[in-house]
Amino acid sequence: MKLDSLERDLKELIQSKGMRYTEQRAIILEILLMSDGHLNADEILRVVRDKYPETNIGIATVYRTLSFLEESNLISSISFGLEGKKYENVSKEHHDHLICKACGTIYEFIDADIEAKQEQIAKDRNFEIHSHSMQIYGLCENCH
Amino acid sequence: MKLDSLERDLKELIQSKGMRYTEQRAIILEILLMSDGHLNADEILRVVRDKYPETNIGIATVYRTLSFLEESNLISSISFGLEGKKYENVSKEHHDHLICKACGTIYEFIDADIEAKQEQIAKDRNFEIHSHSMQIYGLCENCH
DNA sequence: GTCAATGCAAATCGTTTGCATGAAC
DNA sequence: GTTCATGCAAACGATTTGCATTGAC
Repeated sequence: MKLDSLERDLKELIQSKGMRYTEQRAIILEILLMSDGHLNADEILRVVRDKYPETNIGIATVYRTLSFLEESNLISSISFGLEGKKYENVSKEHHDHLICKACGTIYEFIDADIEAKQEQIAKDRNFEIHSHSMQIYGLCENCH
Repeated sequence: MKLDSLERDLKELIQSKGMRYTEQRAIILEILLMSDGHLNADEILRVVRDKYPETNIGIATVYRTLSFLEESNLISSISFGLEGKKYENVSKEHHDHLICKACGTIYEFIDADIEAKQEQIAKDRNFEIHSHSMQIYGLCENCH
C-alpha cells in the first residue's frame, strides 16, 4: 500500500502508542482528526461507510478503536446527557459547550477566567484535576 | 393509613403537582429529599429495599417516578459520564462537582464568579440558559 | 509463525414500553 | 366507577464480549 503523507503520519502516531497499524484504526483516527465536530460511534461508522464505501468496519471495531485512541490520548470524549458519548480531536484547545436543546447544535467557547477559577477550586481542596467538562443547556439564538 | 408530618408534606407536594399520591412516589421522593447525595435509579431501588423491605417497587416505577418528579421540579438530575443519570434534591443550592475517579466520591462546590461568567457568555451569544452542569474529574486528596 | 485485531453474533446494561391488574380519586 | 399508577416481562438502543478468522509484525 502506498502511503501518502497523512497516512504516514497516522501510521507513526498509532505505532508510537505501541498499537498495530491497521486500516480501520487509520480511517477512524483520520476522521476524528479531520473533523471539527463531536461524533458518536454511530456517526463515525456512517462517515466511514460514506467516505470509504469499499471498507467494511464493524461497530465493535469502532468502539474498541475509540477506547484505545482515547486511552492513548489521541482523541477525547465527552458525555452529553441524551446524546451519549461523543468523541473529538484532542489537539483542539480545551473548550466548553453551549448545547441547544431545540436544534442540538453544540457551540464551543473558551474562557480563561473559568479555567483559572476551576484550577483554584481544585487546588484549595487538594484535588488533582485530570479533565473537566462543562455544558450549558438552553436555546440558541436561532431557536427562540 | 396514619400520616406523620413528613408523609403529609410529601402528600401535599405530590398532589400540588396534579399527581396522584401513591406510597411508591412518597417513598422515592422521601429518599431523595432526605439524601444529600446523588443517586441513580438502581441505587434508589436498593435504598427502598433496604429501608422498606416490605414494599415491592419495580424498577420501571422508579424510572417513571423519577421522570415525573423531575418534570415537576421536585428533584433534578445530572449525567455523569460512566455513572449514568443521577438524581438529587432540587432544593439544594445550585452547585458544580468534583468527581474522584478513584473512589467515586462527588464533592460539591459553588462559585459565584463562574456562574456569572457563564451567564455573560450566554448573553454575548444570545443563548437562553435553561440549566448547566460542570464536572471536574481527577483524584481527591484521599486518593493520591 | 505468532499474536493482536477484526467481524459477526450473542450478551449485557440501563432505560422504556405494552398490557393486564390494582389502587386513588 | 373511572382513570391513573403499578408490576411484570418484553422491547429497546448503546456498548461490550466470545470466538473463530484474518492480518500485522
